Amino acid sequence: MMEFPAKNYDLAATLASGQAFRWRLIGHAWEGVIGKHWVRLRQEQDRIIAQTAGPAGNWDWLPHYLQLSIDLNQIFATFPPDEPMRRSMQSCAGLRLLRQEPWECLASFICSSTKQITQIQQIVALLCRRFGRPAAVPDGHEPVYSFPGFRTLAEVTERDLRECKLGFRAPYLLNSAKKLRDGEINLSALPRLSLEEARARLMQLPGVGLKIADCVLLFGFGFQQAFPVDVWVMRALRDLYFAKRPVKLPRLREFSQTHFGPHSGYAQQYLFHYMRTKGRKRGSLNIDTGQK
DNA sequence: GGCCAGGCGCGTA
DNA sequence: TACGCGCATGGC
Repeated sequence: MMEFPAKNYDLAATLASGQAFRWRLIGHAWEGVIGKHWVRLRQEQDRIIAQTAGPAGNWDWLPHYLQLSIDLNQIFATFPPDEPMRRSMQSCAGLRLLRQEPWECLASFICSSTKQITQIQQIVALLCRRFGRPAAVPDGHEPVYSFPGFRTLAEVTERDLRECKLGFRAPYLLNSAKKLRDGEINLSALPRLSLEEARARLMQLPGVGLKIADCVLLFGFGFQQAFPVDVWVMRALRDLYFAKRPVKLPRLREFSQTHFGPHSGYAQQYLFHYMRTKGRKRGSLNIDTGQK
């Protein structure tokens, strides 16, 4: 058990905002797996209480994953002072970008194309149950598994992956895992590259286009100006900045690169969350809480 | 029951 | 360069 100060942090919005797919709300606590650690998180005012079942080591992995030391106000100060951003920030103040393990993030988003978030959660759960390693859990808790590494997945068959509901994405994930295993792409080299170079590397992987590459760059590597544009963000830009005119995707991408400043990826996540939750009652988000 | 989902790759003009 | 289409599967 460990406590971390967490001012201006909305744990629920952060874990349920479609960045990561392994979190479930059980009662008032969020349960998930970070690396090899099963962990239960609970927020109480300005702190987050964390519990593991096995040895937690020095705990450094948790504040890093949750990005606890980020000063949100400094980031907000760089956002354009317009009405859409104001409304988005108001809808989920305290939403953070996580810092996920790059391969897990990449593999999860390869599974994400034309899938709803609940289905991505199911696919990821199946992959972990079938190919991951068991993590230490409390007595009597159902078993939980780590996310399988690319060396493990490179050895499975397309059929194995289709049984995990990957559908046409199965060969994408399999062949991406093989390319990493064979050293054709080295994820650990990406942080030293520019955004454009790192993006180009990722897009050499099958099933990874501009959108998925930007998700990985933002959620797995922390490139602050990666700006993934999916259908929700496209709607946000069209509705909020272009008066619902039928603006084409390349024009929206160009706008996103110039309008939102040095932390545009953060702005993107606020717009995404705002579009997906507005009009819904608070607490009725069976869309992405992971609740069964 | 039809539309849509945190898209991508490929063929065609 | 710019469309248009097929691809699996399941939520709503």
